[in-house]
Amino acid sequence: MARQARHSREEFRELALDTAQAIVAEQGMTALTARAVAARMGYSVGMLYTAFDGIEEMIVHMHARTLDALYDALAASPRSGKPEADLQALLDSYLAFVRDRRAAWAMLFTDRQPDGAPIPLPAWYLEQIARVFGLLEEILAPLFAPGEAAARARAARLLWIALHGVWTLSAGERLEIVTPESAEAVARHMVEVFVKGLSAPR
Amino acid sequence: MARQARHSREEFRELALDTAQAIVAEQGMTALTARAVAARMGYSVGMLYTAFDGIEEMIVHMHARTLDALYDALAASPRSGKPEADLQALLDSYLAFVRDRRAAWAMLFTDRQPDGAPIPLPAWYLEQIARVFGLLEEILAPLFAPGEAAARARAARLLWIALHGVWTLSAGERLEIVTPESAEAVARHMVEVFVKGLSAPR
DNA sequence: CTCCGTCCATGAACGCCGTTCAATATGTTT
DNA sequence: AAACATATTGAACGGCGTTCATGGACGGAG
Repeated sequence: MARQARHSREEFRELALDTAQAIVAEQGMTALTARAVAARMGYSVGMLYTAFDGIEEMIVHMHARTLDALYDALAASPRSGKPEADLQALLDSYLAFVRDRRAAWAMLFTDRQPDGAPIPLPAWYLEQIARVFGLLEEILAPLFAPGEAAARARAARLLWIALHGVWTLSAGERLEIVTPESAEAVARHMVEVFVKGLSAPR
Repeated sequence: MARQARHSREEFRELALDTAQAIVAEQGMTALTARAVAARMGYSVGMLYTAFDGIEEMIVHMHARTLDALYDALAASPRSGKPEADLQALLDSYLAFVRDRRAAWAMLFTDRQPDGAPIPLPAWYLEQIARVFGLLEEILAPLFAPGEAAARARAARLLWIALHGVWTLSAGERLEIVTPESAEAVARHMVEVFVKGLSAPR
């Protein structure tokens, strides 16, 4: 009844995401343009718009892949039950992940359109993020009484935000403005102070 | 010997910065374009390139203005000598500042060109940042013995980095992904945990 | 008062970008 | 073979930062 597609819609999307990731890994995120992706895929630019609502939507799906890989890397981190040790191990996993996929990871936190009408993030995306926090919460659990789930969740998020400060400065090559220490050292120090702060009597 | 300029080079730069700030305050940072600034100034776009090396250089000078105003706001914050109280007061000043100049402040942490050849920040700009750290160090001083200047400096930077995590997420409108709390609440919580962590016995 | 040299100022042009959509190519069905 | 349906194209649009040949207005010389 009609012409046959070279790739199904789903195949096309996956191919586009593969291609986009390759471009980002090789040439950085500023090289990621609709035309570049299309050309490398061997399609015309117009096709991208039949598979995605726009470049922003495509990027959200790239983020999804990054978050999936991040979750897997973090979940594989060893556990001893001691918060301080487990946090440091988690940190090592995180740092290794960031080192390997620096550009993709940096994209997660780099807005292309910081203004205007911000695309509402899909529920499944928020779910992925929550899952990563879950790991942190588990590790922090021994520091809290069973009834303190809310405080635990709050602490996990707070620590994550603090570490996010390290990551962003490091990614933007601005950390050296603030401190001569390495991102790793700062992150470890951050966890130390945090665990002490959370363990302190109230 | 030659035609008279409507504005001196320095006047022109100041006028451009005023205009750029007005645009950002009224329409957000995505509305800040060379053409928009030139049109609103009553000049053509080409003139901007006689006064600035490019839009990025102009933005660094906008940052400088923001940092100056920030320093003034923070320096005026009241002091009691008690670190926790003074930090919270400093935070309140910071938060008030951010509320008033949200768009300009968000620009500080929003890279336009996160890749490519990152413009080396001028020394005077780094100096402005260091000055803000100085304020934090002063406030943290009571938590440290006189001989612990290095630890104090390290702690000040660590706290600043942690708060930077809050700022950047908030600026990118991503904080709500992490937590339902306001940036203000998170920042306060951050300071609390930090002061406890720094005060804890070693 | 005229003319000229100087320099301010312009804005079209370039090569990008994201996005759209009429036109076309190519396969399937009749 | 003809008709059809749709996958795919790529020129076009408006906007971006940036450049630079051109024009025009002023100060001074004759």
